[in-house]
Amino acid sequence: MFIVQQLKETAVFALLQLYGIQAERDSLIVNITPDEYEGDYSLVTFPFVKQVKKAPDVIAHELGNLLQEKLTSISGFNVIKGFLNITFHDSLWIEFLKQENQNKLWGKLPSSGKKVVVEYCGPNTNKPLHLGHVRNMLLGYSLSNLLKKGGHDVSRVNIYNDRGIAICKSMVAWQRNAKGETPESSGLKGDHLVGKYYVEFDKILKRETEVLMNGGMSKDDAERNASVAAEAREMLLKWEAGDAETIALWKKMNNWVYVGFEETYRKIGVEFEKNYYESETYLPGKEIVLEGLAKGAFFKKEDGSVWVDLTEKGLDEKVLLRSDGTSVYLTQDLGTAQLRYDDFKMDTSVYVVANEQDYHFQTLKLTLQKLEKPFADGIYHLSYGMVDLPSGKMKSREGTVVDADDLLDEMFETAKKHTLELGKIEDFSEEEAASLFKKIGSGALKFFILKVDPKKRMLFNPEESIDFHGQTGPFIQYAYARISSILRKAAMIDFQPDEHYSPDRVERSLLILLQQYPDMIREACESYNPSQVANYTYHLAKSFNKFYADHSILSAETEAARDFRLALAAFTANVLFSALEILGIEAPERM
RNA sequence: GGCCCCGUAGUUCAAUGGAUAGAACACGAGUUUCCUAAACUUUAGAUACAGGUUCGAUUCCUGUCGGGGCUACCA
Repeated sequence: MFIVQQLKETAVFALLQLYGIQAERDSLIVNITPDEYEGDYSLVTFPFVKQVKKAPDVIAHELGNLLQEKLTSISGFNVIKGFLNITFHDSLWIEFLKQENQNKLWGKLPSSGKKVVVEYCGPNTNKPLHLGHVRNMLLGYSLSNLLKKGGHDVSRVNIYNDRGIAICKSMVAWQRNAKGETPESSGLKGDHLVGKYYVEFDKILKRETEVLMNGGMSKDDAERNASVAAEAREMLLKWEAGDAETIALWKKMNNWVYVGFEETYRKIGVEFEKNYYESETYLPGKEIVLEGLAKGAFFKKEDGSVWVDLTEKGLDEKVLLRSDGTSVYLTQDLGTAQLRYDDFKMDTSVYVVANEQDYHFQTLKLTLQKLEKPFADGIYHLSYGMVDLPSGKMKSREGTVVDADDLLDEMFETAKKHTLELGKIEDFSEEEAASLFKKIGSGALKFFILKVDPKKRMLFNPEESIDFHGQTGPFIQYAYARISSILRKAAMIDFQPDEHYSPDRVERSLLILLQQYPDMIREACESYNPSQVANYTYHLAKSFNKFYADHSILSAETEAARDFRLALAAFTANVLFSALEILGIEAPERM
């Protein structure tokens, strides 16, 4: 039962009958009536003024009369300027509540038959995950849940940038200075250990550069001629040549990193169905380039390098294979895209990648279209804004990177502190308590990040800890815990909303919000935007808190009121749970 | 230089071209014999600037100013 849809359909009919206007159902503007006005939903009539040649309020009255005649569920309407405010009968709302309050699948859209693959995270293997990856992971994970809720068949995949000069730097520095240090011997997480040597490489390079510069060399020349830099380049060549010793070291260090990453994924609560590795996709990528060259989609320059010409599309010429025949970033992505299509035959590929790569993804899509690949048109780049610090962009060299593991641990600690201060869980076992701290701490972090429109840059201030009050994850979790507490106490009551109950303003707004849930899911899906889910969830929790403060539930004035409110609370809990689940936030029964 | 994105209260975020631009934090004032006060109520506070389109502009267009990104045979 989609009340708004039905209203719009009837309005389309009414417009045709009254004025002969052919309106598209989805072009009609129907909003939830603001609290200051009487009504449930408002239809905006300004857009018809021109065609009808009548005043907006006259149109509103005429429409209102006909709508009420056609739709018996409408109990009345009022008109303010061009706004037709419509009220539905109590019985419609009671019936709605009765039907859906126990429906855990409320909001789940029918199957679309579409296969979607969401690629996210995409880390380099030379250093640990940081705040940027956190935003990426939370977006990728919640978007996947959202698309599932929207009826799509979704798979999550990761792509490891496991080769190239960066990992070689860590390898060289480790060889030089680590004295065989391992995650076991050092007690460091594998990704942190490898990251430590990535930083170490920079230090060595700096020292060597200074020595050369003191000898009279320019900075650029000194950086190029430093022996440690030469070693890294040599290491890369050896890797590409398949040198056994190099490959063994590379595998060893990368494996340390993977073990470390897995731990972080578990901690933050994300998962992947399949991993791709650029070391395995760059060769298929090369083949695709050669195939394109043979088909005439690409061209070769005198020096032997291969290019794609995208100037017709307003872009540039982009290199696909260097003159020495080695591949570049784009080459690998062509290969990865092909492998992924072979694996999943998806209709849509979502790439969750920061907006600094907007240009790259335009290039990737256009290049695949030029090759007439069947999966080219289905590429969607979820381009999200970078996370900035008050000092600006995070820079690993300046040590301003916010580490993902540290951040999560801090969140858990803060949650612990707040929770213990409130003293509501003294009967919890140690495990139960620890699990709750994680739920609340990560809930706060996840909501903080996911409430922001993905497209926009966002600011994170490590000096000010993330809030647990107000517009936050714990606020929503708390609303859920309160409802759970009531429902535990009401376990013996078989509540069913009574037909004759008349919900007041506050109860009505909560019902209207609950009714809106599937529409919100559809819109959020269409715009690939989990922040809409986050903001909706906050409004729902807020709306419930208002209701909770204004009304007694268990000791309501009448049995009818009690049963209605219990059903309303249960329905709210179900939707909060479902929406939080999309965001990857756990809903605690107590907190 | 060229191309792309962004400028909303002190701060962090909202607002498919629609009603008096919403919240939260911080600041001020309140609410606990009663279902969990991580809550509720309440005061004050913002669309960078200048034009244009529109019945109506934070939203669309143009320009100015300010911030960020891309523009590698790096990934």
